Amino acid sequence: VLSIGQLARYVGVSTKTIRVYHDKGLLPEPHRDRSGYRRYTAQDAAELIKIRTLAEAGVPLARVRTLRAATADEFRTTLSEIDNDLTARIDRLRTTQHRLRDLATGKTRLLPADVERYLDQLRSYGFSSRWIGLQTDLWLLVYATHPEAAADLFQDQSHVMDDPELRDIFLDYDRAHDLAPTDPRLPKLASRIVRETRRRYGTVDQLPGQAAGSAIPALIQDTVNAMSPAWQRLDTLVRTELTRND
Amino acid sequence: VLSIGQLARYVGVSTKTIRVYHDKGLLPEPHRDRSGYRRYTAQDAAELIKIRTLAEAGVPLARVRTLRAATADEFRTTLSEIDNDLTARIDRLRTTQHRLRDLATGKTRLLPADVERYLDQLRSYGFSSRWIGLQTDLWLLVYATHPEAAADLFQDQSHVMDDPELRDIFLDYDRAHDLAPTDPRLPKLASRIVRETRRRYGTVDQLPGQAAGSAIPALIQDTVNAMSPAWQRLDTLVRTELTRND
DNA sequence: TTGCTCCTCACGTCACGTGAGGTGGC
DNA sequence: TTGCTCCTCACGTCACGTGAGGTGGC
Repeated sequence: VLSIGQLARYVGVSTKTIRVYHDKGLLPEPHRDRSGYRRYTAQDAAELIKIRTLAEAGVPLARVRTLRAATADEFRTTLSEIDNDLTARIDRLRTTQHRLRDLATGKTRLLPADVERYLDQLRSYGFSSRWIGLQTDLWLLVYATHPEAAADLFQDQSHVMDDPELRDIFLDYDRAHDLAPTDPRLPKLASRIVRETRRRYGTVDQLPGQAAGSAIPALIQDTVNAMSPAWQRLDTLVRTELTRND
Repeated sequence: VLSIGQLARYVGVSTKTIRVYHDKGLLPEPHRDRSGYRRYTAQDAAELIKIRTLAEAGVPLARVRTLRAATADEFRTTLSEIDNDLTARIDRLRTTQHRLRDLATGKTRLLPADVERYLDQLRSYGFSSRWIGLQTDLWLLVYATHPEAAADLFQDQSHVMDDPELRDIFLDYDRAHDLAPTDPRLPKLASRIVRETRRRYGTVDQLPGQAAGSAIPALIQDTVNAMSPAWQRLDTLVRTELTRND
Protein backbone atom coordinates (compact mmCIF):
# COMPACT_ATOMS: atom_id res chain seq x y z
CA VAL A 1 0.00 0.00 0.00
CA LEU A 2 3.14 2.18 0.18
CA SER A 3 5.59 3.05 -2.60
CA ILE A 4 9.31 2.58 -1.99
CA GLY A 5 9.79 6.33 -1.58
CA GLN A 6 6.97 6.63 0.95
CA LEU A 7 8.27 3.68 2.93
CA ALA A 8 11.80 5.11 2.86
CA ARG A 9 10.64 8.51 4.16
CA TYR A 10 8.47 6.88 6.83
CA VAL A 11 11.30 4.71 8.21
CA GLY A 12 14.00 7.34 7.60
CA VAL A 13 16.24 5.54 5.11
CA SER A 14 17.07 6.01 1.41
CA THR A 15 15.29 4.08 -1.35
CA LYS A 16 18.70 2.65 -2.24
CA THR A 17 19.00 1.19 1.26
CA ILE A 18 15.68 -0.63 0.83
CA ARG A 19 16.73 -2.00 -2.58
CA VAL A 20 20.02 -3.19 -1.08
CA TYR A 21 18.08 -4.99 1.67
CA HIS A 22 16.07 -6.74 -1.04
CA ASP A 23 19.22 -7.74 -2.95
CA LYS A 24 20.83 -9.10 0.21
CA GLY A 25 17.71 -11.03 1.12
CA LEU A 26 17.01 -9.16 4.37
CA LEU A 27 13.61 -7.91 3.30
CA PRO A 28 11.52 -9.96 0.85
CA GLU A 29 10.63 -8.29 -2.44
CA PRO A 30 7.02 -7.05 -2.21
CA HIS A 31 4.38 -7.27 -4.91
CA ARG A 32 4.70 -5.09 -8.00
CA ASP A 33 1.84 -3.08 -9.50
CA ARG A 34 1.08 -3.12 -13.26
CA SER A 35 3.88 -0.65 -13.97
CA GLY A 36 6.46 -2.68 -12.04
CA TYR A 37 6.52 -0.41 -8.97
CA ARG A 38 7.06 -2.09 -5.60
CA ARG A 39 4.04 -1.97 -3.23
CA TYR A 40 4.66 -2.33 0.49
CA THR A 41 2.33 -3.25 3.37
CA ALA A 42 2.35 -2.50 7.10
CA GLN A 43 4.08 -5.85 7.64
CA ASP A 44 6.92 -4.79 5.35
CA ALA A 45 7.21 -1.52 7.25
CA ALA A 46 7.40 -3.38 10.57
CA GLU A 47 10.06 -5.73 9.16
CA LEU A 48 12.09 -2.84 7.77
CA ILE A 49 12.02 -1.04 11.12
CA LYS A 50 13.36 -4.17 12.82
CA ILE A 51 16.14 -4.54 10.25
CA ARG A 52 17.02 -0.87 10.55
CA THR A 53 17.19 -1.05 14.33
CA LEU A 54 19.66 -3.92 14.10
CA ALA A 55 21.69 -2.23 11.35
CA GLU A 56 21.88 1.02 13.33
CA ALA A 57 23.05 -1.02 16.31
CA GLY A 58 26.04 -1.95 14.15
CA VAL A 59 25.00 -5.52 13.27
CA PRO A 60 26.49 -6.53 9.88
CA LEU A 61 23.75 -7.05 7.29
CA ALA A 62 24.89 -10.65 6.69
CA ARG A 63 24.25 -11.40 10.36
CA VAL A 64 20.88 -9.65 10.26
CA ARG A 65 19.86 -12.08 7.53
CA THR A 66 20.96 -15.19 9.44
CA LEU A 67 19.13 -13.81 12.48
CA ARG A 68 15.84 -14.03 10.57
CA ALA A 69 16.23 -17.83 10.56
CA ALA A 70 17.28 -18.04 14.23
CA THR A 71 15.14 -19.55 17.01
CA ALA A 72 13.52 -17.25 19.57
CA ASP A 73 16.17 -18.29 22.08
CA GLU A 74 19.12 -17.63 19.77
CA PHE A 75 17.51 -14.34 18.83
CA ARG A 76 17.19 -13.23 22.43
CA THR A 77 20.79 -14.24 23.22
CA THR A 78 22.11 -12.37 20.18
CA LEU A 79 20.09 -9.30 21.06
CA SER A 80 21.61 -9.15 24.54
CA GLU A 81 25.11 -9.45 22.99
CA ILE A 82 24.29 -6.59 20.66
CA ASP A 83 22.95 -4.64 23.62
CA ASN A 84 26.24 -5.06 25.51
CA ASP A 85 28.12 -4.12 22.39
CA LEU A 86 26.07 -0.95 22.09
CA THR A 87 26.78 -0.03 25.71
CA ALA A 88 30.52 -0.49 25.05
CA ARG A 89 30.31 1.64 21.90
CA ILE A 90 28.48 4.42 23.73
CA ASP A 91 31.17 4.35 26.44
CA ARG A 92 33.93 4.52 23.83
CA LEU A 93 32.25 7.48 22.15
CA ARG A 94 32.10 9.23 25.51
CA THR A 95 35.81 8.56 26.05
CA THR A 96 36.47 9.95 22.58
CA GLN A 97 34.41 13.01 23.46
CA HIS A 98 36.50 13.63 26.58
CA ARG A 99 39.73 13.23 24.62
CA LEU A 100 38.34 15.63 22.04
CA ARG A 101 37.72 18.22 24.75
CA ASP A 102 41.29 17.76 26.03
CA LEU A 103 42.42 18.28 22.44
CA ALA A 104 40.44 21.53 22.24
CA THR A 105 42.20 22.93 25.34
CA GLY A 106 45.59 21.75 24.04
CA LYS A 107 45.98 18.87 26.46
CA THR A 108 46.95 15.73 24.61
CA ARG A 109 47.71 12.92 26.99
CA LEU A 110 50.50 10.80 25.54
CA LEU A 111 51.37 8.93 28.72
CA PRO A 112 49.70 8.07 32.06
CA ALA A 113 48.81 11.09 34.18
CA ASP A 114 51.57 10.47 36.77
CA VAL A 115 54.23 10.28 34.03
CA GLU A 116 52.95 13.50 32.49
CA ARG A 117 53.12 15.14 35.95
CA TYR A 118 56.68 13.85 36.39
CA LEU A 119 57.68 15.34 33.03
CA ASP A 120 56.16 18.68 34.03
CA GLN A 121 58.08 18.48 37.34
CA LEU A 122 61.37 18.15 35.44
CA ARG A 123 60.87 21.63 34.02
CA SER A 124 60.50 23.15 37.49
CA TYR A 125 63.66 21.33 38.62
CA GLY A 126 65.55 23.24 35.91
CA PHE A 127 65.95 20.56 33.22
CA SER A 128 66.21 21.73 29.60
CA SER A 129 63.48 21.23 27.00
CA ARG A 130 65.87 18.96 25.16
CA TRP A 131 66.19 16.71 28.21
CA ILE A 132 62.45 16.63 28.81
CA GLY A 133 61.94 15.71 25.15
CA LEU A 134 64.37 12.84 25.54
CA GLN A 135 62.62 11.67 28.69
CA THR A 136 59.24 11.81 26.92
CA ASP A 137 60.60 9.67 24.08
CA LEU A 138 62.12 7.27 26.59
CA TRP A 139 58.91 6.70 28.54
CA LEU A 140 56.81 6.52 25.42
CA LEU A 141 59.10 3.78 24.14
CA VAL A 142 59.00 1.93 27.46
CA TYR A 143 55.19 2.07 27.66
CA ALA A 144 54.86 1.12 23.97
CA THR A 145 57.15 -1.92 24.17
CA HIS A 146 56.88 -3.11 27.79
CA PRO A 147 53.48 -1.97 29.12
CA GLU A 148 53.59 -4.53 31.97
CA ALA A 149 56.99 -3.48 33.34
CA ALA A 150 56.60 0.23 32.58
CA ALA A 151 54.78 1.25 35.77
CA ASP A 152 57.40 -0.36 38.08
CA LEU A 153 60.29 1.17 36.16
CA PHE A 154 58.63 4.54 36.34
CA GLN A 155 58.18 4.25 40.12
CA ASP A 156 61.93 3.70 40.50
CA GLN A 157 62.86 6.64 38.28
CA SER A 158 60.32 8.80 40.11
CA HIS A 159 62.01 7.99 43.46
CA VAL A 160 65.42 8.77 41.99
CA MET A 161 64.14 12.25 41.11
CA ASP A 162 62.86 12.76 44.67
CA ASP A 163 66.50 12.55 45.91
CA PRO A 164 68.08 16.02 45.47
CA GLU A 165 71.60 14.61 45.26
CA LEU A 166 70.77 12.11 42.51
CA ARG A 167 68.69 14.74 40.74
CA ASP A 168 71.76 16.98 40.71
CA ILE A 169 73.71 14.39 38.74
CA PHE A 170 71.02 14.34 36.05
CA LEU A 171 71.01 18.15 35.96
CA ASP A 172 74.76 18.17 35.42
CA TYR A 173 74.39 15.51 32.72
CA ASP A 174 71.82 17.72 31.01
CA ARG A 175 74.08 20.81 31.21
CA ALA A 176 77.11 18.87 29.95
CA HIS A 177 75.50 18.85 26.46
CA ASP A 178 77.38 21.94 25.27
CA LEU A 179 80.79 21.25 26.87
CA ALA A 180 83.81 20.38 24.75
CA PRO A 181 84.53 16.62 24.76
CA THR A 182 87.89 17.45 26.35
CA ASP A 183 86.41 19.45 29.23
CA PRO A 184 87.94 18.33 32.58
CA ARG A 185 84.51 18.41 34.25
CA LEU A 186 83.41 15.38 32.23
CA PRO A 187 85.63 12.76 33.93
CA LYS A 188 84.56 14.12 37.34
CA LEU A 189 80.88 13.82 36.42
CA ALA A 190 81.47 10.30 35.06
CA SER A 191 82.97 9.24 38.40
CA ARG A 192 80.00 10.65 40.32
CA ILE A 193 77.64 8.78 38.04
CA VAL A 194 79.48 5.50 38.54
CA ARG A 195 79.56 5.96 42.31
CA GLU A 196 75.85 6.71 42.68
CA THR A 197 74.88 4.00 40.20
CA ARG A 198 76.81 1.42 42.24
CA ARG A 199 75.19 2.65 45.45
CA ARG A 200 71.70 2.28 44.08
CA TYR A 201 71.90 -0.70 41.73
CA GLY A 202 75.02 -2.64 42.81
CA THR A 203 77.28 -3.73 39.99
CA VAL A 204 74.60 -3.81 37.32
CA ASP A 205 75.62 -1.60 34.39
CA GLN A 206 72.61 0.71 34.44
CA LEU A 207 73.20 4.20 33.13
CA PRO A 208 71.04 7.14 34.20
CA GLY A 209 67.97 7.58 32.02
CA GLN A 210 68.02 3.93 31.09
CA ALA A 211 65.47 1.59 32.54
CA ALA A 212 64.20 -1.41 30.57
CA GLY A 213 66.46 -4.45 30.40
CA SER A 214 66.23 -5.00 26.65
CA ALA A 215 67.47 -3.15 23.60
CA ILE A 216 65.84 0.08 24.65
CA PRO A 217 68.70 1.54 26.73
CA ALA A 218 71.15 1.03 23.86
CA LEU A 219 68.72 2.62 21.43
CA ILE A 220 68.19 5.67 23.62
CA GLN A 221 71.89 5.93 24.43
CA ASP A 222 72.71 5.93 20.70
CA THR A 223 70.31 8.80 20.20
CA VAL A 224 71.72 10.66 23.20
CA ASN A 225 75.32 10.18 22.06
CA ALA A 226 74.49 11.38 18.57
CA MET A 227 73.16 14.66 20.02
CA SER A 228 76.36 15.88 21.68
CA PRO A 229 80.07 15.01 21.51
CA ALA A 230 80.32 15.74 25.26
CA TRP A 231 77.54 13.25 26.02
CA GLN A 232 79.24 10.67 23.85
CA ARG A 233 82.53 11.20 25.74
CA LEU A 234 80.64 10.92 29.05
CA ASP A 235 79.11 7.63 27.96
CA THR A 236 82.54 6.23 27.04
CA LEU A 237 84.06 7.32 30.36
CA VAL A 238 81.23 5.82 32.42
CA ARG A 239 81.31 2.52 30.49
CA THR A 240 85.07 2.21 30.86
CA GLU A 241 85.00 2.91 34.58
CA LEU A 242 82.11 0.52 35.25
CA THR A 243 83.66 -2.42 33.40
CA ARG A 244 87.22 -1.73 34.64
CA ASN A 245 86.20 -1.98 38.31
CA ASP A 246 83.89 -4.98 37.87
CA VAL B 1 62.36 5.51 17.97
CA LEU B 2 59.31 3.23 17.44
CA SER B 3 58.62 0.78 14.62
CA ILE B 4 55.27 0.93 12.84
CA GLY B 5 54.06 -2.16 14.69
CA GLN B 6 55.03 -0.77 18.11
CA LEU B 7 53.36 2.54 17.36
CA ALA B 8 50.24 0.74 16.13
CA ARG B 9 49.97 -1.37 19.29
CA TYR B 10 50.64 1.64 21.50
CA VAL B 11 47.89 3.77 19.93
CA GLY B 12 45.57 0.80 19.32
CA VAL B 13 45.28 0.83 15.52
CA SER B 14 46.47 -1.50 12.74
CA THR B 15 49.70 -0.91 10.82
CA LYS B 16 47.56 -0.61 7.70
CA THR B 17 45.69 2.30 9.28
CA ILE B 18 48.97 4.14 9.88
CA ARG B 19 50.11 3.53 6.28
CA VAL B 20 46.75 4.81 5.00
CA TYR B 21 47.18 7.97 7.07
CA HIS B 22 50.58 8.44 5.41
CA ASP B 23 49.12 7.93 1.93
CA LYS B 24 46.31 10.40 2.61
CA GLY B 25 48.74 12.97 3.98
CA LEU B 26 47.32 13.04 7.51
CA LEU B 27 50.52 11.92 9.19
CA PRO B 28 53.88 12.82 7.59
CA GLU B 29 56.09 9.90 6.59
CA PRO B 30 58.78 9.46 9.28
CA HIS B 31 62.46 8.74 8.69
CA ARG B 32 63.48 5.32 7.44
CA ASP B 33 66.35 3.26 8.88
CA ARG B 34 69.01 1.59 6.65
CA SER B 35 66.65 -1.28 5.84
CA GLY B 36 63.80 0.98 4.84
CA TYR B 37 61.76 0.55 8.04
CA ARG B 38 59.79 3.54 9.27
CA ARG B 39 61.03 5.02 12.58
CA TYR B 40 58.59 7.07 14.67
CA THR B 41 59.16 9.62 17.45
CA ALA B 42 57.07 10.77 20.40
CA GLN B 43 55.85 13.67 18.25
CA ASP B 44 54.54 11.23 15.67
CA ALA B 45 52.76 9.28 18.41
CA ALA B 46 51.15 12.48 19.71
CA GLU B 47 50.05 13.40 16.18
CA LEU B 48 48.62 9.95 15.55
CA ILE B 49 46.64 10.04 18.79
CA LYS B 50 45.11 13.39 17.74
CA ILE B 51 44.21 12.04 14.30
CA ARG B 52 42.74 8.88 15.81
CA THR B 53 40.63 10.85 18.27
CA LEU B 54 39.15 12.85 15.40
CA ALA B 55 38.64 9.76 13.23
CA GLU B 56 36.93 7.90 16.08
CA ALA B 57 34.70 10.92 16.55
CA GLY B 58 33.48 10.26 13.01
CA VAL B 59 35.37 13.04 11.22
CA PRO B 60 36.08 12.04 7.58
CA LEU B 61 39.82 11.65 6.98
CA ALA B 62 39.74 14.27 4.22
CA ARG B 63 38.45 16.80 6.76
CA VAL B 64 41.05 15.75 9.32
CA ARG B 65 43.72 16.66 6.77
CA THR B 66 42.28 20.11 6.02
CA LEU B 67 41.99 20.67 9.77
CA ARG B 68 45.79 20.43 10.08
CA ALA B 69 46.03 23.62 8.03
CA ALA B 70 43.26 25.46 9.92
CA THR B 71 43.81 28.41 12.25
CA ALA B 72 43.44 27.92 16.01
CA ASP B 73 40.06 29.65 15.82
CA GLU B 74 38.71 27.52 12.98
CA PHE B 75 40.06 24.47 14.78
CA ARG B 76 38.24 25.31 18.00
CA THR B 77 34.98 26.01 16.16
CA THR B 78 35.19 22.74 14.25
CA LEU B 79 35.94 20.82 17.44
CA SER B 80 32.82 22.14 19.11
CA GLU B 81 30.76 21.13 16.05
CA ILE B 82 32.23 17.65 16.24
CA ASP B 83 31.48 17.61 19.96
CA ASN B 84 27.81 18.39 19.33
CA ASP B 85 27.73 15.79 16.62
CA LEU B 86 29.14 13.22 19.03
CA THR B 87 26.49 14.07 21.61
CA ALA B 88 23.80 13.59 18.96
CA ARG B 89 25.30 10.27 17.89
CA ILE B 90 25.44 9.03 21.47
CA ASP B 91 21.78 9.98 21.90
CA ARG B 92 20.84 8.15 18.70
CA LEU B 93 22.69 5.05 19.85
CA ARG B 94 20.76 5.19 23.12
CA THR B 95 17.48 5.45 21.20
CA THR B 96 18.55 2.47 19.10
CA GLN B 97 19.34 0.57 22.29
CA HIS B 98 15.85 1.24 23.66
CA ARG B 99 14.26 0.13 20.39
CA LEU B 100 16.42 -2.97 20.50
CA ARG B 101 15.12 -3.80 23.96
CA ASP B 102 11.54 -3.33 22.76
CA LEU B 103 12.40 -5.68 19.93
CA ALA B 104 13.66 -8.28 22.42
CA THR B 105 10.37 -8.23 24.30
CA GLY B 106 8.39 -8.38 21.06
CA LYS B 107 7.22 -4.79 21.13
CA THR B 108 7.82 -3.13 17.80
CA ARG B 109 6.34 0.30 17.64
CA LEU B 110 5.10 0.99 14.15
CA LEU B 111 2.94 3.99 14.99
CA PRO B 112 2.67 6.61 17.77
CA ALA B 113 1.82 5.15 21.19
CA ASP B 114 -1.77 6.52 21.20
CA VAL B 115 -2.49 4.97 17.80
CA GLU B 116 -1.08 1.63 18.98
CA ARG B 117 -3.32 1.87 22.07
CA TYR B 118 -6.32 2.63 19.85
CA LEU B 119 -5.59 -0.41 17.69
CA ASP B 120 -5.34 -2.58 20.81
CA GLN B 121 -8.68 -1.13 21.99
CA LEU B 122 -10.35 -2.26 18.76
CA ARG B 123 -9.69 -5.87 19.72
CA SER B 124 -11.48 -5.47 23.05
CA TYR B 125 -14.44 -3.83 21.26
CA GLY B 126 -14.83 -7.06 19.27
CA PHE B 127 -13.32 -6.08 15.91
CA SER B 128 -11.80 -8.87 13.82
CA SER B 129 -8.05 -9.27 13.24
CA ARG B 130 -8.72 -8.55 9.58
CA TRP B 131 -10.28 -5.21 10.45
CA ILE B 132 -7.47 -4.30 12.83
CA GLY B 133 -4.94 -5.18 10.11
CA LEU B 134 -6.75 -2.87 7.71
CA GLN B 135 -6.79 -0.08 10.29
CA THR B 136 -3.07 -0.56 10.91
CA ASP B 137 -2.36 -0.27 7.18
CA LEU B 138 -4.60 2.77 6.96
CA TRP B 139 -2.89 4.69 9.77
CA LEU B 140 0.54 3.64 8.62
CA LEU B 141 -0.27 5.07 5.20
CA VAL B 142 -1.66 8.27 6.67
CA TYR B 143 1.37 8.83 8.91
CA ALA B 144 3.74 7.93 6.04
CA THR B 145 2.19 10.30 3.52
CA HIS B 146 0.66 13.12 5.61
CA PRO B 147 2.60 13.29 8.89
CA GLU B 148 1.38 16.87 9.58
CA ALA B 149 -2.35 16.08 9.24
CA ALA B 150 -2.19 12.58 10.70
CA ALA B 151 -2.51 13.50 14.38
CA ASP B 152 -5.68 15.60 13.82
CA LEU B 153 -7.29 12.92 11.67
CA PHE B 154 -6.50 10.35 14.30
CA GLN B 155 -8.10 12.48 17.04
CA ASP B 156 -11.35 12.56 15.02
CA GLN B 157 -11.39 8.81 14.43
CA SER B 158 -10.56 8.20 18.08
CA HIS B 159 -13.64 10.26 19.13
CA VAL B 160 -15.82 8.36 16.68
CA MET B 161 -14.83 5.13 18.40
CA ASP B 162 -15.73 6.60 21.81
CA ASP B 163 -19.37 6.84 20.64
CA PRO B 164 -20.99 3.39 21.17
CA GLU B 165 -23.60 3.97 18.43
CA LEU B 166 -21.03 4.92 15.77
CA ARG B 167 -18.78 2.11 16.92
CA ASP B 168 -21.64 -0.28 16.33
CA ILE B 169 -21.81 0.71 12.66
CA PHE B 170 -18.14 -0.14 12.20
CA LEU B 171 -18.65 -3.46 13.97
CA ASP B 172 -21.50 -4.30 11.59
CA TYR B 173 -19.34 -3.24 8.65
CA ASP B 174 -16.60 -5.59 9.88
CA ARG B 175 -19.06 -8.50 10.29
CA ALA B 176 -20.62 -7.90 6.86
CA HIS B 177 -17.42 -9.28 5.28
CA ASP B 178 -18.83 -12.82 4.95
CA LEU B 179 -22.40 -11.95 3.90
CA ALA B 180 -23.65 -12.69 0.41
CA PRO B 181 -23.70 -9.54 -1.80
CA THR B 182 -27.48 -10.00 -2.08
CA ASP B 183 -28.09 -10.13 1.67
CA PRO B 184 -30.98 -7.80 2.63
CA ARG B 185 -29.02 -6.55 5.68
CA LEU B 186 -26.56 -4.74 3.40
CA PRO B 187 -28.95 -1.98 2.14
CA LYS B 188 -30.06 -1.36 5.74
CA LEU B 189 -26.47 -1.00 6.93
CA ALA B 190 -25.74 1.31 3.98
CA SER B 191 -28.60 3.60 5.02
CA ARG B 192 -27.37 3.75 8.62
CA ILE B 193 -23.90 4.62 7.40
CA VAL B 194 -25.18 7.44 5.20
CA ARG B 195 -27.38 8.83 8.00
CA GLU B 196 -24.58 8.91 10.59
CA THR B 197 -22.03 10.22 8.09
CA ARG B 198 -24.35 13.13 7.24
CA ARG B 199 -24.91 13.86 10.95
CA ARG B 200 -21.18 14.05 11.66
CA TYR B 201 -19.66 15.50 8.48
CA GLY B 202 -22.59 17.17 6.66
CA THR B 203 -22.81 16.45 2.94
CA VAL B 204 -19.10 15.68 2.46
CA ASP B 205 -18.69 12.23 0.92
CA GLN B 206 -16.55 10.71 3.67
CA LEU B 207 -16.86 6.98 4.13
CA PRO B 208 -16.12 5.27 7.45
CA GLY B 209 -12.51 4.32 7.82
CA GLN B 210 -11.45 7.00 5.38
CA ALA B 211 -9.76 10.07 6.65
CA ALA B 212 -7.19 11.89 4.53
CA GLY B 213 -8.49 14.14 1.77
CA SER B 214 -6.22 12.87 -1.01
CA ALA B 215 -5.92 9.62 -2.92
CA ILE B 216 -5.59 7.54 0.22
CA PRO B 217 -9.33 6.83 0.84
CA ALA B 218 -9.72 5.54 -2.71
CA LEU B 219 -6.66 3.37 -2.35
CA ILE B 220 -7.82 1.84 0.92
CA GLN B 221 -11.38 1.47 -0.38
CA ASP B 222 -10.07 -0.44 -3.40
CA THR B 223 -8.22 -2.82 -1.09
CA VAL B 224 -11.28 -3.19 1.13
CA ASN B 225 -13.59 -3.88 -1.82
CA ALA B 226 -11.21 -6.47 -3.21
CA MET B 227 -11.39 -8.40 0.06
CA SER B 228 -15.12 -9.15 0.08
CA PRO B 229 -17.99 -9.02 -2.44
CA ALA B 230 -20.31 -7.91 0.39
CA TRP B 231 -18.03 -4.98 1.20
CA GLN B 232 -17.91 -4.04 -2.45
CA ARG B 233 -21.71 -4.08 -2.62
CA LEU B 234 -21.88 -1.98 0.56
CA ASP B 235 -19.54 0.58 -0.97
CA THR B 236 -21.68 0.82 -4.11
CA LEU B 237 -24.88 1.25 -2.06
CA VAL B 238 -23.39 3.97 0.13
CA ARG B 239 -21.94 5.89 -2.82
CA THR B 240 -25.25 5.76 -4.72
CA GLU B 241 -27.30 6.96 -1.75
CA LEU B 242 -24.86 9.76 -0.88
CA THR B 243 -24.79 11.17 -4.44
CA ARG B 244 -28.52 10.62 -5.12
CA ASN B 245 -29.63 12.73 -2.15
CA ASP B 246 -27.06 15.52 -2.70
C1' DT C 1 68.22 -21.22 10.89
C1' DT C 2 63.50 -19.91 12.12
C1' DG C 3 59.72 -17.10 13.29
C1' DC C 4 58.41 -12.44 13.48
C1' DT C 5 58.24 -7.85 11.45
C1' DC C 6 58.63 -4.94 7.80
C1' DC C 7 58.21 -3.43 2.73
C1' DT C 8 55.13 -2.40 -1.57
C1' DC C 9 51.57 -3.21 -4.75
C1' DA C 10 46.97 -4.87 -5.80
C1' DC C 11 42.65 -6.46 -5.04
C1' DG C 12 38.61 -7.23 -1.72
C1' DT C 13 34.88 -5.60 1.36
C1' DC C 14 31.07 -3.33 3.59
C1' DA C 15 27.07 -0.36 3.09
C1' DC C 16 25.55 2.19 0.63
C1' DG C 17 25.77 6.93 -2.96
C1' DT C 18 25.52 8.55 -7.57
C1' DG C 19 24.64 8.97 -12.11
C1' DA C 20 22.81 6.98 -16.77
C1' DG C 21 19.15 6.09 -19.52
C1' DG C 22 14.53 5.06 -19.65
C1' DT C 23 9.39 4.70 -18.22
C1' DG C 24 5.11 5.58 -15.38
C1' DG C 25 1.75 8.57 -12.52
C1' DC C 26 -0.81 13.13 -11.52
C1' DT D 1 2.53 18.65 -20.82
C1' DT D 2 5.66 18.87 -16.87
C1' DG D 3 7.87 17.63 -12.74
C1' DC D 4 8.25 13.91 -9.67
C1' DT D 5 8.85 9.01 -8.77
C1' DC D 6 10.06 4.70 -10.11
C1' DC D 7 12.89 1.05 -12.69
C1' DT D 8 17.59 -1.41 -13.58
C1' DC D 9 22.39 -1.68 -14.31
C1' DA D 10 27.01 -0.03 -13.43
C1' DC D 11 30.44 2.35 -11.37
C1' DG D 12 32.16 5.23 -7.26
C1' DT D 13 33.41 5.88 -2.35
C1' DC D 14 35.06 5.54 2.33
C1' DA D 15 38.23 3.35 5.53
C1' DC D 16 40.40 0.16 5.83
C1' DG D 17 41.40 -5.68 5.51
C1' DT D 18 43.79 -9.26 3.19
C1' DG D 19 46.87 -11.68 0.69
C1' DA D 20 51.16 -11.95 -2.54
C1' DG D 21 55.79 -11.98 -2.94
C1' DG D 22 59.85 -10.49 -1.07
C1' DT D 23 63.47 -8.76 2.50
C1' DG D 24 65.39 -7.56 7.19
C1' DG D 25 66.21 -8.35 12.39
C1' DC D 26 67.12 -11.49 16.56
